[in-house]
Amino acid sequence: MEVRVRYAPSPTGLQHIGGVRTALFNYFFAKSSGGKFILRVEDTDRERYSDESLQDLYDTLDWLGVKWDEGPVVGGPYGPYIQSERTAIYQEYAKKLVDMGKAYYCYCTSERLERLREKQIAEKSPVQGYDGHCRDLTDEQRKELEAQGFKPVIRLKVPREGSTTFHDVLMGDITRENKDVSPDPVLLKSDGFPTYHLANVIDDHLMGITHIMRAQEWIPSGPLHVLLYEAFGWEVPTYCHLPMVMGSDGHKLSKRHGSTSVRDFRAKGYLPEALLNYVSLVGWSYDGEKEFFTREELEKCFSLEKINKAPGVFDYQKLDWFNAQYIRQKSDKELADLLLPYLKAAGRLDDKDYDRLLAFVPGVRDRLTLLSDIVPMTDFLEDHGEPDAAILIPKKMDAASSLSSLKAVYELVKDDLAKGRTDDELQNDLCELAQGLGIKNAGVFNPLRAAVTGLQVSPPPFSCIHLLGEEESYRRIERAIEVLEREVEKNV
RNA sequence: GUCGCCUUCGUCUAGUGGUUAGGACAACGGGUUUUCAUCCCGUCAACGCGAGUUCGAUCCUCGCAGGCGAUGCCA
Repeated sequence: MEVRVRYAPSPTGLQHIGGVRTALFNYFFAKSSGGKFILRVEDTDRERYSDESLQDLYDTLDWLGVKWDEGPVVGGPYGPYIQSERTAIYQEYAKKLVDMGKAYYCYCTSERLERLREKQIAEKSPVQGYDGHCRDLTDEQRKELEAQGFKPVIRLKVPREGSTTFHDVLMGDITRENKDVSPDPVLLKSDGFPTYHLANVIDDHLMGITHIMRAQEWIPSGPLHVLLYEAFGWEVPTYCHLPMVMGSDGHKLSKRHGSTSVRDFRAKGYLPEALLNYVSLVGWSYDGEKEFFTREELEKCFSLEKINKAPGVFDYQKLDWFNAQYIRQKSDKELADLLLPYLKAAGRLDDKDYDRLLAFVPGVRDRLTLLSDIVPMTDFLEDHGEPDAAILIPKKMDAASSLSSLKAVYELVKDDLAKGRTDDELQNDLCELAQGLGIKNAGVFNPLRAAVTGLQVSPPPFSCIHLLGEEESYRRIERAIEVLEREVEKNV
């Protein structure tokens, strides 16, 4: 039988790490077993729904390179794939359940429910939840309530005896006494929309879903869903509850732990391949040794058996490490393309500066963790005026020796660049110069760095010259030479 | 409260009835180096606790503790 799995998010907020992990595991499982990955939008909560969230869902999956075989936009044989377009289906099935005596209309107001809840908490009642007030209403009572204008919901009649068991690929059999299953949960809300439980079960059945992979927070509603499948007389799919993703304090990952939305990560300059790689490794492993995986590899080697049962803490530092690793794998051009938008946004560069950026990239590649790190690394582009003599003079050198070093360096750099020498050749020449002058390499490189950038910490000086342009660089070097000359005179 | 799930270095994890319990991130130390990084080398560091089964348990069983989750006209 063909594997059919789905990712069924609710567009009530930005896509976050936990959701993406679930999406990825579903997607990889589908691909690795030659099945189908279905996207379904569970927008039944009209209060919290937003168009922005829906767009964010599409953007996120696109960015990660995850393509759905069936779902919104692409369509498919079991559409529509957006639940708000399927309300008639849910209403029909809910009605069917009522007709079969497996569900009933409930007219309780939310005020009564609220009071009930407060009372149960105050009395520390062992049973919590709906008390079945409307479970056995007669037709007359119902008619009267309707006449009074009460809008009913439909509740599932959960058996009060017996127990329900479902099988989970990871967890094994999970059994729950029916009396402990959520008491008579609402299936159809008074606004005519289904609740998650109803819509989810109906759609998974109608769409031929074979495996339900979702976070472990859903385990408690497993028996409820099974009860629903049984009420309809449908086959129960295979369950696989995924370990949760936690923050460093052991609680469910949330904003207070740092960024959680993919949009944030993306804006900061995380690469999709890094995020995808790292996220795939929380709750899953291949052999404990290999840890670099492309999306294509995961599409082949992902397997349910290697999913971990225990919840995992999301490690921001390790994500950073992965990101740095992936940045280093980029070619000059790829990286320049990725970096340019950040520089443009910061007002540092323009499209016309692309070639200079390209020449700058090799000098910063190993220094980047996030793409956005490029901005502080180009601080030197802004001219901060005449540099202090102090930063032009390396340790264990004085103004005079720094001056002669910088002068010699200047001549050499100008000469080499005019001849079109590479950075490597330039570097060799400068090292030889240092030897000739009888000083350490720092004695030639640091005055140059300080002269060009006005800073003591910067990317390699040649890279900076490339980005700054020779004309501006030489202007700054000449200015620095003047500063040192004055300093020497002062000391005489 | 009730019900359920989980438990190997700080973190992600591998692993087995007999192993020096392996890898990665982090941390720490050293080396290379023109700053900052990178890179290289090394160090530290784990089987939650208590019984039982067994010649032998990290691994099997039971109990306990701790953690997390659910208990909504949210998903």
